[in-house]
Amino acid sequence: MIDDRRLSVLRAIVEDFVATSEPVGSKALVDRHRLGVSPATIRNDMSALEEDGYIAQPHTSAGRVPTDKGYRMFVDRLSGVKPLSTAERRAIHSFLDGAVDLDDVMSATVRLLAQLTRQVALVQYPSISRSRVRHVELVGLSTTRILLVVIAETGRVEQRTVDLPGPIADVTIADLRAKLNERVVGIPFVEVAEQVATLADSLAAPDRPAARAILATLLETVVERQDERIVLGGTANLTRFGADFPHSVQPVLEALEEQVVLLRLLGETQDPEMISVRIGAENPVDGMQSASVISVGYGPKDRAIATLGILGPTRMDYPGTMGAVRAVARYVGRILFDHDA
Amino acid sequence: MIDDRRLSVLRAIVEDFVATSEPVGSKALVDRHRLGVSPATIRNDMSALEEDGYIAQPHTSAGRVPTDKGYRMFVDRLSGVKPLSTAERRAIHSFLDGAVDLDDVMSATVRLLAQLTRQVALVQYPSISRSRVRHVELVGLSTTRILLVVIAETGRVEQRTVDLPGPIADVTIADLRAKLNERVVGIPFVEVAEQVATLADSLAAPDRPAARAILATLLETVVERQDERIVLGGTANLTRFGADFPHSVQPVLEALEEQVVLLRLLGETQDPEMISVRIGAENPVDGMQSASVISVGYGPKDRAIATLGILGPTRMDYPGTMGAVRAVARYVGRILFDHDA
DNA sequence: CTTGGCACTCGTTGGGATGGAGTGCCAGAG
DNA sequence: CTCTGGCACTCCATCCCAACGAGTGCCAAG
Repeated sequence: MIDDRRLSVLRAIVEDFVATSEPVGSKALVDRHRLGVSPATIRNDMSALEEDGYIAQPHTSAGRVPTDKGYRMFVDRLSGVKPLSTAERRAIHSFLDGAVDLDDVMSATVRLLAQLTRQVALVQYPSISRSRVRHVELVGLSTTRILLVVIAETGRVEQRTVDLPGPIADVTIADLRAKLNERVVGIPFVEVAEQVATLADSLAAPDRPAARAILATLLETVVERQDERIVLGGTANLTRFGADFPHSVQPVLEALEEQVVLLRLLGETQDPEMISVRIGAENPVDGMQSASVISVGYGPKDRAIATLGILGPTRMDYPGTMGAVRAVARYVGRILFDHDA
Repeated sequence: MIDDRRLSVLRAIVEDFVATSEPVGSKALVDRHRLGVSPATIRNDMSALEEDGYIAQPHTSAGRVPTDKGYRMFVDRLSGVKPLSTAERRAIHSFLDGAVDLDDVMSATVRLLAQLTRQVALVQYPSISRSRVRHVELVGLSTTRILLVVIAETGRVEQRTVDLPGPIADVTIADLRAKLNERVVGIPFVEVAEQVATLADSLAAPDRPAARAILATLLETVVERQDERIVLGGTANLTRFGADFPHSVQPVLEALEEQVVLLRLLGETQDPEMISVRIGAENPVDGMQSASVISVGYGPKDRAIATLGILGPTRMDYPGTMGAVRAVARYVGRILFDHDA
């Protein structure tokens, strides 16, 4: 049905259009690529490709432009993932090696991704619910208020104040802290609930309501709460592609300000070996018809506990960008876990 | 030298230009404002205002546009600070009252400011060095590694891992933690150094090197380190003003990605009663010649421990925006301190 | 000091005309 | 059956030019 040369033509069209941002015509194609046939032949192929929905022309008597379907075919069957240059590898190291804590790593990563891909970078903080407990701390602020600090193996810290139903003694706090840590340190957060279910009962009866309040807040912090946090960088890069967004970049920028949208764009956290590419209308967000998102999970070894990626116009350098995203994800995973654990 | 009517004319020019974004001519002025004189008279005044550098014309035979100096005069002498509408006050409450921790407050504030002013919002985290210690926590990760967690009265948490020169016992950690908190809780961070200077000596000799390493990291975290953190929001608003930035908004957006630039833009933290307005070239940052920054300090009572503000085109609604910035700063100060302390 | 009149400047807008890139189709060659 | 060169056609982009109009500066008179 769709033969080899046609696929080559499609690849050439995508490459040229990505490079020049102008609709590509049959003559320009044979000039820039050694296709070994005449423009007229190419025209027939283009006609067929258009018939099948891989390319389109903005108007009669203009060159062709890839459609979402065309890009999809390109990333699925026509291009690999381009490995990074040594300069780019060096950049990754120099950006990330100086980071002293999780916030540092996250913000360095987002800057790095933005600079490497020249697109908008999205980096999700390591999800708490997918990682393990490093430590839980209770700090008495007053007799009826406690500050609860939860530290994950990734170095992520969440804290919340708890208003107690009644006063609590310092020794009780210390006792609770000790028992709590004994049970939960090193276990995945998802198992915290079952581990602490009976904890309050092990205390003296008068202290149980306070303990229950604290434990309830702990579970809230870990599970129910947004837990998800995404940092964004390189939005300035979007403006370079103004022409690629028919309705201007403003609605896109606006959408990117909403955490919910960012979460939807990054999608479900998946296998670090799989690079997810969402092209144009494949994105589950309105107003992103001219944008593509490339994302990949990261974490210790091959377990993914969060996602990072980039967003750019559908007209982007997929092979190169995919390579950069994957390389950064791998390195961040190593920095956060292997190195530090 | 510069009489009353001329000032009225300047005010009218600024108001009209801000509203319409088009150079304003003498006829349009007398139509829209009841100045009681003829266009010809206005022309003479405009001529004088131009002579003095308050306004300029983009080209011969166009209307006048305020210069930086004109805006400066406008905010200094011609306009007050517009109080908020009740709807806006309600918005402040509904945005901020749900926040459960410092991160929540900061991100809600930045969204609120962006929405209220329809400009780019900048919010600096409460500076550690300007606030007080709530608690210091030490968590043993291994025999030679410790996680140091510093909690400020504002709820801000910083954490750092410390590599020790040699192994340390849990009881020593507990001892150090107790002594440390006894000395520093409740005091301003700037005084921490002197308070802990002799602390290591109070321990058994073998533990002193480890204690010194921990204390050194503590001081680093509190003082030397960036300490400063700024969140940014509403960048999409910049694109609405594309026409106000002669060289497009891209360099501006790029500049806003650098923390250092944001710090310079917000400037020294100042008295919460003073609203700082930096117009065009007054900004100490290259590429911001067409932008103005309105900022104000916030904190407990009238002590400022951080700054927040907005950035927009010089052609902005100064009175309204100043009102919004001040109102938000006051409310954030109250949320973080009065309410919670 | 203010005002109406007036000539002048100059950017903006709209209408054609032109050029060129690109296409589709077709007939002929391999 | 596929490829190729030729050819007519379409339509966007560009340029040019004229008309328009908003706005100015200047001046003489009130």
